[in-house]
Amino acid sequence: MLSKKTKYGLKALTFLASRDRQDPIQIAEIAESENISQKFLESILLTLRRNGFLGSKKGKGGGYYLIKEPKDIPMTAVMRVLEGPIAMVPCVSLNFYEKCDDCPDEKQCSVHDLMLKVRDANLEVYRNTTLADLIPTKS
Amino acid sequence: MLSKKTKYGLKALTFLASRDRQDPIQIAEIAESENISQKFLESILLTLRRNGFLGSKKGKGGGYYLIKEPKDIPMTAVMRVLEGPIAMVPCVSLNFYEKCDDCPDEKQCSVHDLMLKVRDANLEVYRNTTLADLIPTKS
DNA sequence: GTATTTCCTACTAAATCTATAGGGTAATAA
DNA sequence: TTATTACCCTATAGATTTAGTAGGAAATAC
Repeated sequence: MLSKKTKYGLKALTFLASRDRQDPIQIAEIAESENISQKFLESILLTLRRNGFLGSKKGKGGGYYLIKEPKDIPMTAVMRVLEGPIAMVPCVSLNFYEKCDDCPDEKQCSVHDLMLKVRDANLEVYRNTTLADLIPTKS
Repeated sequence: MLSKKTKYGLKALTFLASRDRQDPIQIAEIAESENISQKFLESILLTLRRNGFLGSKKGKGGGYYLIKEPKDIPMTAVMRVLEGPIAMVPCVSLNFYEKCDDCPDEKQCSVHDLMLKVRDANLEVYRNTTLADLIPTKS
């Protein structure tokens, strides 16, 4: 399952990306528009800022804004920050590799092979999708 | 993350499939060979039997055995039973569809589109993989 | 200086996961 | 008949994750 955190984070990023002008947007505005608990969204935006996706400005007229162009933000990066590893088991993770403690030999592990295929399929999608692709067409 | 339940279930199925003869195998033997808690495995095998993957025989010489040929058991079926829906959000699930309560219009939802792509990529893998493909080559 | 808004830490309530423990029942082989 | 083994149920419990909530500090615009 996709966590709410990831879902809300994606929605917030898309909301910011769909803006023409890139002046700061308040948390409250995003929260209301996307039906997200404001406090929860606050923590999500914070991690997005800490990970280099967003900039922020305090005080009146402050808020959050995108640092990069939407087309330069691949989903691989976003998903790893919000949802964690893309692989479903640590033993096939590119960025978070870890040996399974119940597996004597992962080359002989049937689950390993299957999950490798799944990881690659997911990576393919995330690598070929940027934030720009998430912006819904106005119609 | 892949649950242990699914992981163990896949390992048990592969273990049974890799046997030449299809006489019943005891829970204890599978558990020991695959490093799985016996009681936990018991419940997993039970759900696999209830869902038509395994047959069982009680009493001495009893145990579990595959009902179908490994090549006739697609991963889509196994994953749905063990892990649940393949989709990461209910609103793109084929078999477990449900509307998101925070989404006014899912056609305009950026997450929806992305998760649709992810679901399709995963389905592609699971549909083209059967239990027979999981059996490790002896080498 | 005041109002606004982000920043940051800590806390919590509920759910889920991964078992463990223990019981008894039913079928089967020898 | 006896031993074996699956079947089926309940209860418990620790760990982790999820989805928030609360409240104050710090920066900024005016």
